[in-house]
Order: sequence, then structure tokens, then C-alpha cells
Amino acid sequence: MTARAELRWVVDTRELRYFVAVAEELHFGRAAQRLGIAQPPLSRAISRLERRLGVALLTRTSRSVVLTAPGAVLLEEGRAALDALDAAENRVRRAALAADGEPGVVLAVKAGASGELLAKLLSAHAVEPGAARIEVELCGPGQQTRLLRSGRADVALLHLPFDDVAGLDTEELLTEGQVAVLPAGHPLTTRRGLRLADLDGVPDLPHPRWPGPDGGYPDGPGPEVHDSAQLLQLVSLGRTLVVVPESVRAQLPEGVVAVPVVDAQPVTTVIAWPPHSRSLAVAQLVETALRL
Amino acid sequence: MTARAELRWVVDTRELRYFVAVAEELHFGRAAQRLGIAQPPLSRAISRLERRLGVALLTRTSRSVVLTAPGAVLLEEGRAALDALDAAENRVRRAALAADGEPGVVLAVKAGASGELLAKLLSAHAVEPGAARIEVELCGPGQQTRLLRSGRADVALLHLPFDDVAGLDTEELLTEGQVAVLPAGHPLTTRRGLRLADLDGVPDLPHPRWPGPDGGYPDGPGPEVHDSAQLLQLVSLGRTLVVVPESVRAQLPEGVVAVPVVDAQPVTTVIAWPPHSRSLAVAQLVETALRL
DNA sequence: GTCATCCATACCCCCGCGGTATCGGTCGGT
DNA sequence: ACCGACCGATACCGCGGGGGTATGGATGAC
Repeated sequence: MTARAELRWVVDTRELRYFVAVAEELHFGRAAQRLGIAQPPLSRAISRLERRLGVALLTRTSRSVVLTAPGAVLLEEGRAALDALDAAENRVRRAALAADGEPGVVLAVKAGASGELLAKLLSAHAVEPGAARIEVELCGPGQQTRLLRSGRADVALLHLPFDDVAGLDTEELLTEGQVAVLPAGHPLTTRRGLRLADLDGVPDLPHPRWPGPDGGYPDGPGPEVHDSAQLLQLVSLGRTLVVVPESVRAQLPEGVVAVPVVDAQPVTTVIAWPPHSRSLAVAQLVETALRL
Repeated sequence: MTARAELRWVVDTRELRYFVAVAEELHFGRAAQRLGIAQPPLSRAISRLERRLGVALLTRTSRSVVLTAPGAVLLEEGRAALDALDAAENRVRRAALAADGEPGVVLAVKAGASGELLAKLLSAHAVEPGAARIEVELCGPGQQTRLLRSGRADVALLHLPFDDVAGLDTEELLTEGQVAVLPAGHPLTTRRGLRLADLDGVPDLPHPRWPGPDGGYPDGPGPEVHDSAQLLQLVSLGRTLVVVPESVRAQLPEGVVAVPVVDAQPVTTVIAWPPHSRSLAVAQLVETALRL
């Protein structure tokens, strides 16, 4: 038994990281700089990877580098594989810490979202017999899946259809409509319901700009924001508007008004965890959430 | 931007493969043999891995090797990460082939299962405009997920609750009861319905033995089988019995009889695909399947 | 006590990764 | 049209580290 050909592996993590860097930068020099190595070894590593795979990943002229179709596949799949490696590493480290002082379960939640649901979940879980300690990790929008995939969190509350749940196990918790949060006294607040089109064309209330996955901000007229308290203050100052799930109404401050957005797609809050989770504590938490 | 600490990686694929081998064998000598290297480099590699992680993965006495709790986590997560790496490699290779002659989509199906559904799906897909060529990969029970996870298939038909769909995206197709397939003329065939307990205690019809993930067969009195045609022949010869979803009735040969099993849990057939699938062809196939 | 087993250590060799220097090709400026 | 800047590929070198053999040391069977 175990007569599998155990040798023969082609792609090594270092090479894969190198390739991802080049594929993201589309520039060997910058990629090398980012990786902290010189450019020639990087060129050789990519060439060797292509030779071993027997596949052209990049088409380079001396002035530009572009991905081939297989190269795009490797970028996508390679990122997932590297995430899985990082996740393995982080989970092992956390398992080792759990053996000593128990940090319990890390729950990733988008800061400012699902406040009521989160409170109910935590209090319901606290009374469970043998409940693990829960550490709530508040993070920016869309960062929960990153924490989950990289193994720095065990379970997360996500919001469909915004978060990408590909490769995660999920259970639905609740579905709700969305409301627009506007400065009190703004003309739009007199309406009973709004459409998304009404909100796009408001010159004095441009949409806010959140940091992207790389930490940078997209271009646009709206203010740069990085947390929800700041965002709500900007709304009350009449500088921006934002569309959020209606449960956020319960925690709106003075000076802002919520108006239903009738044609916004409903938001579903799900609890998500990485596959292969053998953790009893996570399973228990999910079960508690489903009973809410 | 991209000021992330890009260096700092701890776990290398070679070391991870080495660790998985040792963790599976729980024996450095055998693991080294399986890996095709000598034992001392293996010991050093594991030690180095533990030192870099700062975590004890194995407790070794000079007579035995056992996994620590973090070691068990690394075994589980590491396998998933290695699968992801293999998958990336295979998908890149397949994407490269697709650029030339197009092998289209590989659909993994358990040999002998879902025959009717499969036929309907293939014919429905064939009339779709711009339908990709579909290559059906017939495999043993439980092997579909392996093909999917390792990137050798793009989409699969699985059967809950038998197959493990952790980490796969799925859509339900149909749910059905199960029937016992028995040799014609056997006393049990006179019954209108059976219970699982009725089938366990039949001395002349022991359950068949399928190959496990490692290709080996478990111990037991039943015959070793590796494909469904052989299995049905063994049933008609009065050597074994088998419990299958009721849709299989449509393709039973002479000499065997199907009897409903009233307390068997219903089987749900799902279509599954790996996450991060950017493939239009897979999406189209899934959509077609959902319309059946 | 002796031997077999099994993991760790010591030591050696050599492959290959990363470095510097340089080439060759392409685009932009004047 | 020529020159220079830019950028990826190639050539060559040094050294770290992976894998090999030989051996040590601890443990359990008899």
C-alpha cells in the first residue's frame, strides 16, 4: 500500500510567491523589490517554474509583461493555495497557544455591523455549558473572509452578497432590507422610500471610499473612511451617505436619518467558518447562532 | 502601497510533505522510505519545521511517535494546503491544454450512480448554445471529491451525506430514498420494505468492501469490489447485497431485485465545484443542472 | 545482559538560490 | 535617426542548505 508516487512535486512555495508577486505587479523589477531579492534570480525562478510546468505563464516583451490564460489561472489558484498554507501555519500556532492559555475562538465581525445579532449571539453562547471563550475581532468591510482564510480567525459573520464565501462553509442567520443613512434635514429624508438611482446622483453626498484589500483608497469625490463611527459622523456632517442593513437603525446616533431603499438587494447575514474545521467550539457557536 | 512584509514564510512545501508523511506513518523510517529519502534528513527537516514554527508537532520517544494537538491540526490543514497546491498545478496544466485542443470540462461521477440524472444533464447541456465539451470521468465512490480538490476535475456529482463537501460549492439537485439490491429469489425479496437492521444480520450476504482512499481494502467477510458492474454481478450470484439510491432501479440487470429500505437516510445528489472557479463552462453546466 | 529497533547527531558533498555585471531589445525624446 | 533610459535575460560566482553515510544513544524485548 501507499504505492503513490510520493516524489514528483513541481511547484514550490517560494516560486509560487514569486510568481504571484510578478503577476500582481506585471513588472519583474518592482516584484523583485517587493520580494526583497534582485531581479535576475526572479527572472530565472519564473522561467524555471514555466519550464517545469511546461506552460507559458507570462508573455514578456522587453517593455511589458502580461499574463497568459494559464497564468491567470495560476494567479487565482496560487493565491488560494498560499492562503491555505498561511492558514495552516496560523492555525497550528493558535493550536499551540490553546494548549497553554486558551484564547478560545476568534470571531471576525465587520466593525459596526450586525451589532444586535452579535450581542444576542454572545450572550446566548455565554450561557452554554462549557462554552469556549470568544474573542471578537472587529475588522473592516470584506476583511472577515481574509481573516478566515488566512487562519487568523475561526468563524465570522459575513454579509451576502457582498462577501465572497467561496470555499467557506456557511449557515444563514437572517435576511433584511437596506436603508440609506442620510444627514438629518436633507431633502431626501422627506421621502418614504428611495431607489438606488436616487442616491447615485446626489452631488453634495458622494459615496464614501473604503480602503481596498491592499490598504489603498480608490479614486473618487467621496471622503476616505476607515471605521463606522467616523463614517456616521461624516454623514451627520452632511459630507456623505451610506446604505446599510436595516438592523443598523437601532444604533444610529443623533443627526442622521434612515430611509428604506426599496430596490436594494436584501442582505443576508451568514455565519461562516473554514472547511476542515474540526473544532468543537466553532461547531457549538454555529449551533447557538442557528437557534437565535 | 503593498508594504506588506512579503518575506517571512515559514513552511515550505517540501517540509510540509515530509511532515504529512511522518504524521501518517508515525514512523520516521517508513516515512523516509515512502518519500524516497534517508531517515536523517527527514528527522532534521521535521526538527527544523518545529523550530521555525516554535511548536512541538510530534512527541517522540525512541520507541514511538505520536502527534501533539498542534501536530494534528497541521496534518489536517497541511493536507488541505497541499491539495490546493496540487490543484493549482493541475488546473494550470489543464488551462494550458484548453488553449490548444479544448478538453472542455471534466465532470466526475461515481461509476454506476445517478445514471438517469447524468444522461438528462448531458443531453440538456448538449443543446445549450456554446456548450463546452464535457468529459465524464467515472470514478470509485468518494473519489469525486478527491478529483475535484486536486484539480483533475472541474465539477462533480456527489451524494450527501456520504461525500464530504467541506470547502466545495454545491447546489442540490434531487433527494431520494434508498433501496436494497438483493439476489432474485432471496427470502428478503418477499418483503415490501426493509430496515437497515434486517440487512446487517444476513450471514449469506455480507456487505461488499470498497477500496479506501489509500487503495487498500478494509477487513471483513464481504467480497472486494472495485466497480459497480462487478458488484451487481456479485449480487446476482448471491454473494453480497448493496444499498443504493432508488434511481438506480432503472438500470438494474436481470437476476437482482430492489427492495425499499424504509429507515435509510435519504440521499441528496448535489452538483459540486471547487471554489474560486472562474470558469464560465462550469457555471453554465451548473445552471443547466438546476433547471432539470 | 544483550540485541534489535529507532530517532538524533556528526560530517561530507554538491546542487541551486541569490548576488553582481552585462547584454540585447524596445520605446521615447530631440 | 540617433542616443539614452528602461527592462528582462544571460553569465558567472559564492555559499547555504538539502541529502547522503556512519554512528551515537535511548528504550524495550527476550
